[in-house]
Formats: sequence, C-alpha cells, structure tokens
Amino acid sequence: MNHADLMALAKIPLFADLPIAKLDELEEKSFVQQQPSEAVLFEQGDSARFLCVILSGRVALVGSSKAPAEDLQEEHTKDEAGCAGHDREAIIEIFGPNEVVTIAAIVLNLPYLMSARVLEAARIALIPADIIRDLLQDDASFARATTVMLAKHWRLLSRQLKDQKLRSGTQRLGTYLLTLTEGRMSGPADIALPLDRRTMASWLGMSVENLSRSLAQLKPIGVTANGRAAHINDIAQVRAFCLEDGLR
Amino acid sequence: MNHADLMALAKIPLFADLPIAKLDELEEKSFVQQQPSEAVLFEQGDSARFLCVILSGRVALVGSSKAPAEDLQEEHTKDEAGCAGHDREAIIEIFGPNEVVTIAAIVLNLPYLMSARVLEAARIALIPADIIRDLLQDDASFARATTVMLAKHWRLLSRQLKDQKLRSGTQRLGTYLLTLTEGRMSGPADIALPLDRRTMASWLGMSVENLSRSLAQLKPIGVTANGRAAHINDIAQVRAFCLEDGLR
DNA sequence: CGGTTGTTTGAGGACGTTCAAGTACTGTGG
DNA sequence: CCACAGTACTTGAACGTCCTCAAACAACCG
Repeated sequence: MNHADLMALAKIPLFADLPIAKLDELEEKSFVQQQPSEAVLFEQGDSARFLCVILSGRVALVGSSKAPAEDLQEEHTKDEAGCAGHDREAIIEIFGPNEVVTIAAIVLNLPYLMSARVLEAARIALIPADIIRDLLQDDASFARATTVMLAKHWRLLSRQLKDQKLRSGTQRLGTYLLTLTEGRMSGPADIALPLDRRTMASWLGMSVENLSRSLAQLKPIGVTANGRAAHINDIAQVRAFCLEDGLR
Repeated sequence: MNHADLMALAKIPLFADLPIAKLDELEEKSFVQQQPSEAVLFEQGDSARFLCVILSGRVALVGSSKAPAEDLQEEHTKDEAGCAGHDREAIIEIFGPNEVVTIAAIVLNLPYLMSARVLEAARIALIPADIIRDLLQDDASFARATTVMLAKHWRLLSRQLKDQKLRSGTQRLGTYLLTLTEGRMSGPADIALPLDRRTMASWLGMSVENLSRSLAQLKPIGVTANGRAAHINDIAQVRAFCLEDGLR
C-alpha cells in the first residue's frame, strides 16, 4: 500500500488512534485494489482473509440463495438444459467511502454470510485478517473503535429488519428517499438518487417493476422522480405517510 | 446484586475476564429483577440507562409502528370513537439465558430502537450504562469480548434479513425448526417448540393464521406438529426444501 | 438504423393478510 | 362430573400486496 492511501486510511475513525508502528505494519502488509463496477470482492461462503476498507466508491453486501426449486408436489416443465434455476439475490447493506466491510466475519474467523459486489468503481484497501485480529488483541483503542462500528452496523440492520417486517414496500421507498434529504423535517427537497432502479429495488427488497409502481403511488403525496432526479414537495407529508418513528 | 447472581454473571464470556475489583463494582451498583411473562423491560425510544443481562428466561426485542393510516386518497369508514389504529408489532430478535440485550444502544449512548418484552418469566441483571461505558474505556479484554458479541449479533441479524428478503414464510418456518434440531444434517428429529404460535409467527414475520398454514404445507415433506411438540421425519428433506446455504 | 439497456405499464398468479367461523384444550364454579 | 367461559389453534373465503411474465417505450451507442 502506498503512503497516500495509508494517510487516507488513517483518517477513518477505526484506524485514527493507531500508533505509528502499527500503521507502518499496515502499509507494508496491506494492498489496494481498484475495482470496476460489478466486480465481486468475495463470495458468500469464502473464508474471511482480508478486511475490506472502502477508500472510494460503493459496495453492496449481497445475500443469495438458489431459486425456489419446487420441491413439493408440483410438476413443472423443466427448462431445456440442466439449468439449475438462476439464483435469487437481495442487497442486504450498502457501504460507501471510509466504511469497512466484513468486520464481523473477521472478528469471528468464520466464512462470509454474504457476497460483496462493487456498485460504483471503488478503491478498496485489503488488510490481512491476521493483522486485524492481532490489533484487536493488542490495541485497546482499536478494539473500542471496532465495538463502536459494529454497534452502528447492528443498528443499521435492526432498523432495516423493522422496516422489512412492519412496513410496505412503498413506505420503505419513502423512508429511503427521506434518508437522502439529510435529516430535514419539512419543506421541499431535490434529491439525486445515487442508485439505479435495479439496485434500489434489490436494496428495498422489492422487484424493479414494483419499485416503479411504488414511485407512482407516492405521486399523490408530492413525490416525483425522473431517472436519477427526484423531488419531494413537502418532507413532512412523506414522513407522515412512512410512519416515521423518529428513531432514525 | 447478591453474590450468587454475581457468580452467574461472571460465567458469561462478556464478564469472564474482569478483575475482582470490577466485579465488586458490578455487585455494588447493579441489581437483579424478577420479571413475569409479558413484562416490558424498556420501550422503543427510551434512552439506554442499563445493560440487561438475562440470567434466566427469554426476552424478545420488539419493533413497533403505528398501523397503516391510509393517508392516500382512499376513503375509509372510520371506526366509531377516535380509535387511532392499534400498533403493529414484530419480534426482531429473541435472547435467552446468558445473553445480553441493548449492548449497541449503550455503546453508542443512543435511545433504543426497539422495545424489550419478557416471553418467559426471567431474571434480569441490570447494570448501569455508565459502568459498561467505563469498562469499555478501561478494560481491553472487556472491549474485545464486546466486539465478539456484537459480531455474533450482527451475523444473527444479517442471516435473518437474508431470510426475510429471499425466502418464503414456509421456508423461514422450516429453517427455524432446523435451528431447533441442534445441527444434525439428516435423519429424524423430535422437537420441543419453545414458543407459542403467536410468538413464533411474529418472530418469523407472518400472521398466526399463516403460520398454521405453513405448518400444513410442510406436512408433505415429513413435518408434523401438535401443540408444542413437532416431529421431522428426515432433516435432509427439510433442509433441501428450505434451500439451506450451509452458512448457519 | 438495429441493438442494447433501463424504465414503465398491464395482466395474471402466488403469497400473505384479514375477517369470520369452527375446533380443541384449558381451568372454574356449580 | 358437567356446563361454561376463555384461550389457543386451525380452517375457510375474500381481499390486497407483491411477483412474474410480457410488451411497450425511451435513451443511448455502435
């Protein structure tokens, strides 16, 4: 890893308190990859060999599962060749610059539960898992910073699980749009959508078609979208529809 | 907190490495409550004042949200009085003996995202949040243990989120039953269901009625259930139906 | 221009929810 | 012991949501 990248790394809270010696070790033993969109950093089931730190770009954690195989009594006309039924996929979480992926798998030294795919061309720093585990063992402030990061990640997921179990797709979409307004509580907003429809749909747990329809459903409460540009007439109205619990 | 409870506490990995002095402080400043089923330990939105350690019994984290209010153009015959539409609830996670609830909220010093409700009469040790935060600051091995615990919790949630986004209710039910077979890969199993139908349904993210139907759907692949007793003829067959990814 | 990709729309179907009834298993008081 | 109520669970029917398949449309690029 070159020195400029190391400096970028050292600005991230997780590594901010490391002593020089440890930083030198990182510089020596880690490396940086430039990954294009759609690149796969690792696959679900791989053992966790590196900590991925996103220096720029965006990365999605993707869970996948075989398509329903119709095990029960139904008879289906099989596709021609031995096509085993393409996989279903769902984006579980999206991480951006200065965030860290796979920390849980490394802490526990267990295989990844999900795959990681690049959404926007990204620079990724790869730090060998051993080094991270040593740091956890030796450096109290690193362990503390890891705890804080994992706690944040836990809250992200539990929020999402609540959304998934309690809210409709349209409400999840509204909530997602609200997260892009940077926390204002009322008034109008212009939003630049950072994702294409396909990715947004997977992230929100719905089909692309349904995302389109959900957007249409939000029109009566003052939400319009064209390509990657969206506009909200009154944030308060959208908040009311989405049943915000104020715990964002 | 009395000494016997402290000894129980000290057996939990999170506290196992604490020096005597710290344990004494815990003994002095913490207390234990016996809570009956249905008791609420804290509500979503409360600030995190205590770490809850479950000494016995079971506790559910419950997310809640107002019932859909039909904000859009629909006209609905309002219920008679100003009935504001009872809340919807979903169980997000269930914790049992020797597990710890709310650790993320305490680390971050933020309000709870969810409420906690007792499922089975429980003994709960309540440790003031300040003490935990001090421990995190002063005691490296405690910080490490917290990291490990949070990492495990993170994996629990991401597994659940995958299930929720990729699998049908019936498959989630099958997967849940499999978790109660203690990891065997094939052969028959007798299962004692630890939850009633209502709780199971909420936990699996479906209605009680649908849970019943899902159980009926599993009958053709050799699953039967009567009250709290369930039986699987061949675990391998259920695993195939549930599309296990081997990453349990 | 045709081909490709991304988005929208419509029709039909699978899954899940709700409401409503029916069944089975409790415990209580006569 | 039985009638009774209360709870838990199951079943059926109507409805809504969301998905899939198919087609139409737009934008972009060779």
